[in-house]
Amino acid sequence: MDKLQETIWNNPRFRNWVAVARACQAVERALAQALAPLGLKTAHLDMMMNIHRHPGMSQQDLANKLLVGRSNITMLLPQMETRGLVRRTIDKRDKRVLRLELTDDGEELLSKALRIHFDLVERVMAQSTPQECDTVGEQMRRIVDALTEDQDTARSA
Amino acid sequence: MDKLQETIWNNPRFRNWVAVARACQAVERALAQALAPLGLKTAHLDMMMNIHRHPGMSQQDLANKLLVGRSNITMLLPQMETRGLVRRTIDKRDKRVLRLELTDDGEELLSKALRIHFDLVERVMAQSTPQECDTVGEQMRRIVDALTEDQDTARSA
DNA sequence: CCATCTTCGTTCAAGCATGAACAGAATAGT
DNA sequence: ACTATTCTGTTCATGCTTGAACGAAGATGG
Repeated sequence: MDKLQETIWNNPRFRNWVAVARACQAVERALAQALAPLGLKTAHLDMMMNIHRHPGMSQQDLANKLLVGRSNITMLLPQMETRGLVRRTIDKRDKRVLRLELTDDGEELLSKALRIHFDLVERVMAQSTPQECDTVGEQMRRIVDALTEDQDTARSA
Repeated sequence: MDKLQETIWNNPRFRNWVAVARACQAVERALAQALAPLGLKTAHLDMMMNIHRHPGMSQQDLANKLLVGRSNITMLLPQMETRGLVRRTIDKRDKRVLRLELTDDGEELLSKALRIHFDLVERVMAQSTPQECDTVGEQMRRIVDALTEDQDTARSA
């Protein structure tokens, strides 16, 4: 039994993935701290980034992109709407869906937040050569593809 | 202003880090689902993994390792103690600290959970060659080092 | 010995995330 | 036209996470 555990801890793939997870967590925490002065959480930034890149998307689309539940969006969006960062308008063709856009204030705040996020990522990625960095990106995209395929096949089964 | 955003989105380092974050999130979610049959959350597994590797550690040590607040440990540990997975004993030299160990049941459940975790990581890391995998691990460890250095200097300032 | 400061774990209130259950709108099949 | 099904966003109860405030135990320095 303990032999299994030793096998696992000594496995390079396992140790390396643990390192990835730890790095992610560390960066996430650093980002949360850096974003605090703007009154933003990382979840809000993720939402604004996606709305900026896909204006007019529905809340369902946003939930899928962020890999979170629909209710999560419902809980967070009204705050941002009240703050005047996001606008939600009912689609005339399909009265169920709400189309999402950033207001001008939202775009402006997003710019400031993106600058902070960008600087942090620059500092983090400066630990690697550009080539290493690209290789990592490709590996991670393959991983996401593999996992979402699994999810799809599981759903269709 | 929009020029800044385009600059950021087209920046390879930024895009690549976003991929890392997304992959982490996807794996975390997959692990949570795979662990559900055992009645474990990923947070519980992380705690058990650390207690297994560092028996006798204090709750403060555990919180530092996991990069979470001390109160988080206080909230979760009693559940696992009630379930008979963890044992907490008061240190005789310093009556403030609680020494943590896994019970036999805890070790056994950890083995099952680790097997699940291991299989998932195998599937994920199979997307990369062993060499790519090692390179990623080293990059991520450098990142963690860089960020924790920042944190330490900020604390001492 | 005593005052002060630090460290450890706990408590509490607040915010966030999740899944189940729900109402309304659209769609399909008959 | 009508029923059943599916899809959208919402509500609600539950659990996780966090930070501040706290009491107890040690360490420090006179």
